[in-house]
Amino acid sequence: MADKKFYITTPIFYPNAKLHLGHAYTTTLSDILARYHRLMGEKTYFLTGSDENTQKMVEAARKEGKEPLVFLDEIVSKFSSLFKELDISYDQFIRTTDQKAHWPGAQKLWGKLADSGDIYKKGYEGLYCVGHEAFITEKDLVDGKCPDHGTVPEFLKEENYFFKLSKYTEPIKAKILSGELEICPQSRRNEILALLEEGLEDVSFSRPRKADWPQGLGVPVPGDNSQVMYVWCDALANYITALGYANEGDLYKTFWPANVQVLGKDILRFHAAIWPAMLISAGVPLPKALLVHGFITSGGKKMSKTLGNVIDPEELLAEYGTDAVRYFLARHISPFEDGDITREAFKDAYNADLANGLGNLVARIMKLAEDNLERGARPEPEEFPHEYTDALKKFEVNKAADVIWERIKLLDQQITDTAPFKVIKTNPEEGKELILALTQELYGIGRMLNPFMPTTSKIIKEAIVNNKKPGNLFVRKE
RNA sequence: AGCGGGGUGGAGCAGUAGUAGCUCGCCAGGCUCAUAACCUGGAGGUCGGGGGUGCAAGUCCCUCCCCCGCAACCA
Repeated sequence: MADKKFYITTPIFYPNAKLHLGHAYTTTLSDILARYHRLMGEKTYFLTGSDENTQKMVEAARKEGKEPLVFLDEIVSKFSSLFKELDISYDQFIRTTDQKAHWPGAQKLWGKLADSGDIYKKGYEGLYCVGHEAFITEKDLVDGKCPDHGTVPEFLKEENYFFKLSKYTEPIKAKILSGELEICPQSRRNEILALLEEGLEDVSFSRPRKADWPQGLGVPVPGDNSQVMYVWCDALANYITALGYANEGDLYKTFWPANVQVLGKDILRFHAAIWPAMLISAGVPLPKALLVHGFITSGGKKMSKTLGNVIDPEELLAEYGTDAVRYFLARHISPFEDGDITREAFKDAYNADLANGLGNLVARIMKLAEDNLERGARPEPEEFPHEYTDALKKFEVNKAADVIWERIKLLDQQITDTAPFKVIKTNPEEGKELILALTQELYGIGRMLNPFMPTTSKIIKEAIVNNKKPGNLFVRKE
């Protein structure tokens, strides 16, 4: 058990705008799993990062009249401040412009693919949409413009390197069917199998280096400086380059293959098709599991600026605090399907579950303890309930949280049923025993809360040990 | 056109054949340790429509309607 390892990754995020609630969800979900495995004594490594070699970032920067690399640093520092506010315990933040940490590994991976005969050069001409960073077909155009971006595409003639993805349709299918590559939930697994049934097409793997790109942006294709890697070999590679794939050092040897790679449903295809194909081609083991979550909607609709239903994570954090936001994301959003959030629903959950539920329970038990016990309890560590650990093993963080809140309800009932506040007046010894038992149960809740609400967990456990009622944990909101 | 997800008491959800559950809200009672909290009880659903299979169907089959998403280089 002690030498078990756990490697978990989030996707790397696009730095062309600040992060939204969806990113906060991916990251919080991953963090809960990472903290859980640390709690279980496993050697854990948690990677997140940013996907920086993108045209969109360059455009976003120029729109604001900023130097791309300066703009990039600003945005990425906002990423880390959001992660800090969410109490994300990542071990490493990989940036794909990092020429020491990322580039050598990406280039090594490219080399392996080339060695396997899976990289070839092909001319391509067509209409290129800058917004898509891709070629689009004439029939997609509306009034000669890209319907998504409203811009006129340019006619481009390029030579690119391609990756023989088509070759890997069957091998990937076999890995998924054998369970070597697990895809959670089942519905996503089915989806990707259906896609594989249709067969995969080769994908373009490079772009000619743009004259206006700043130095330091874009990983050069080995042996051809006129080309930079396109997103696949660049971005997806981060999961291994961050561990030092370039020289296959200790970190890499210890942690790869990943135990779980967390991602949103929009990038399933890339992670379940292109990424495994690259790894097979390079002779690198596949991640054990992909955890594919849904989107967060608001009022049943995809959040969008035009609908005006966007809820910013910063806004919730400012009003309710870190652990409350983590709580909502963990318990009220499913790790497998789309989840919904509204300000109203958040407030209701906050009041019911945190203020009236957890917060009030801590207050009533700790008041009894502080007033009647001579000293704090010294609870012995005990096993976690199976329903809790089983749920977390299956990535069902919401179910695991349910287990905690079932206990909270039970404890509230227990206080009413055993009435220690009454017993203490007539039979002090028995009253104290009842109260001590309550603090021990509460301590168990504190321990289970650790992955979900790290600060709250700590406050509760310390309160019990020190026999001191803490201030209100969650103030009721009207 | 296709693919995927979904339509269950006021709201949000669980429930893949055998007396319809949970949370929030609402009503009544209890308690007084607690953050006007907590506990108990109650009202409220012909489980989107129609047809079928079964002794028995939210639960299986067919069909129709409605909502949401995806549709390969877009977190």
